[in-house]
Amino acid sequence: MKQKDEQPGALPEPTKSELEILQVIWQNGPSSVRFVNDTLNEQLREVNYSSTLKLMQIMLDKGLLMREIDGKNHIYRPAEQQEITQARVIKGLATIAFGGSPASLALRALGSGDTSAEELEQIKLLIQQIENQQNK
Amino acid sequence: MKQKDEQPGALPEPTKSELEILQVIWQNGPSSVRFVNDTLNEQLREVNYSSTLKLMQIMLDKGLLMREIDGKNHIYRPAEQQEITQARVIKGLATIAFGGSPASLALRALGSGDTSAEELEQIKLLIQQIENQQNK
DNA sequence: ATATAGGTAGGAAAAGTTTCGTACGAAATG
DNA sequence: CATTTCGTACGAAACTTTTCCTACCTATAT
Repeated sequence: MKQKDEQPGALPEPTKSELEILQVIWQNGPSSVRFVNDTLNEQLREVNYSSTLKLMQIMLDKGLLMREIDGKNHIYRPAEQQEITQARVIKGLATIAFGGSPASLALRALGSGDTSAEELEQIKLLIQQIENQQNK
Repeated sequence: MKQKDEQPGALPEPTKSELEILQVIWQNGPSSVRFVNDTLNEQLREVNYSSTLKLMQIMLDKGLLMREIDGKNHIYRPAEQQEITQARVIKGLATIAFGGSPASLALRALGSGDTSAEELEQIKLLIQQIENQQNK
């Protein structure tokens, strides 16, 4: 029987609301709470300022974000590279819903959405790279 | 500002524990609670029988599962095709963490895991199909 | 018939996540 | 210098998700 225990140093998997916040920061670079909140309201859904603030403080606490003081504002940035966090989230989802296989997750993602020609090119390129790695 | 309101007929997005249960049923076909619980304990993590039972009853309630009575056991099956559910989950994740693009999610999924040669072939095939669609 | 094993049902507690009211401080405005 | 504005801090409430206890039913074995 397998157990679920994360290793000590690792950051936790962000919750959904936390991912929304990270997404804004990934897209726009280090940001103030005000900016994150405004962006969420424009792009995703209605959220109260103090909810966003609270969440970002929690994320700071968890180690998902870091911040620096700029005058009276605080500027937050991810503690970890976007790619790393995204990979961890994908791995988690693959584990619980795709038989542990990120590849079959990818397959479904491609099959379900409308994927543009450029995106297809990018993916073909990546596949090339992986194949080169494997044939070494 | 965008709002989050699901359309009336649609099923809700399964929670994490619910996905674990669906995964077992997807992999093994319609199953009893006992079987699902045993499989979870073997393959994923320790769960109490009555927790699994409760969750499956909730899922029945939400419309995620259907069941039929077989003697004293109840046999549960998904109310919806695996592909549909998975696509909905992916769309949700793409929205909150991949700028709304399932393709960039796919890209990350491929880049992060160890993808086998066969899986790459499958994906290349799918890409072919999509490209054919687009060039029509 | 009684005990035991194995199943469902359901309530309630526990844990996790999200929302928001309120206090308070500092800067800008009148 | 008083007032308004805009920021952080933080506790508590609300909501969601997960866990588990207990009751109860039925088939099986002693």
